[in-house]
Amino acid sequence: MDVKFNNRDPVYVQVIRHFKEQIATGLFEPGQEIPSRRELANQLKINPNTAQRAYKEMEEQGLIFTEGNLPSRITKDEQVLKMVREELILEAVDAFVHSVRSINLPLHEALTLVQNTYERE
Amino acid sequence: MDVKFNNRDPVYVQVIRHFKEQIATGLFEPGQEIPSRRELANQLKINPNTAQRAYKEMEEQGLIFTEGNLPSRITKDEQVLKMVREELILEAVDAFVHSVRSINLPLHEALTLVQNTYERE
DNA sequence: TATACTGTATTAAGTGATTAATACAATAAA
DNA sequence: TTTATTGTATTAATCACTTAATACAGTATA
Repeated sequence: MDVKFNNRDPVYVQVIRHFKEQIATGLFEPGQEIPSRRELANQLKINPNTAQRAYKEMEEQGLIFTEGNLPSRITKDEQVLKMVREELILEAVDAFVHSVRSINLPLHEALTLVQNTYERE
Repeated sequence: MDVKFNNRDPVYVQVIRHFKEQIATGLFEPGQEIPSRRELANQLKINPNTAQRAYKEMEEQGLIFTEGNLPSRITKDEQVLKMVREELILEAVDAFVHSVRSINLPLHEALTLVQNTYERE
């Protein structure tokens, strides 16, 4: 568990983003335990309340669930896990296409640039 | 002059972004007059100080210049104008490639999705 | 000349989001 | 039965951004 933070977005948003990327990549098993709020806060050097904020939102979104005072877990609903990946993809593509349009960058140039950038390193 | 604001980013940042997109698209002549702070504020329904904040940063970045108390103008340095476009392109491509990598999306899938999304509408 | 524009600067207040401090109840384990 | 760890809730403090209220000097225009 390691996240590099930027200063633009709220920390709790970046934490959620990180979990979603892990889910989208299939690094979490359905039902898998995740670190406690305090443990995550320690690992990432953030405030426990910030971790709680992130987990609370993830729970509201159905990404994780909590039974009693047991450690929270990744949802067992594989449909939800699948949707996370598709949402991230959709967001990335939409944002890129929007940018490309806003500056009148021809499609083939955009595609070429993506390809070249992707391939180097 | 028409900007649709989101609630995530500071207004003055979005104003700068808008001007950069105009420049990148070639909608501004080098040396062209731009609206006064007060006029822009009226058009966009924002506070004059917010407009001033945006212009001040653009001036610091060399995008616009001001002589005496005359209306500010787009820089005459065409090299700078060219760089604006390239920076926006670079940012967009980098962000997209980064997203694609973070979720292990195969390159050809990414390219196909961009193409399809671009073509519809 | 007077009026209405420019740009610029200072200071203060307000607002919402974010983070922080702290406490409490429940459960598991030593 | 303690002790430590869990999740949760409440309240306070902090911070960036925005807005606001003015003021001043220079310039164009009526």
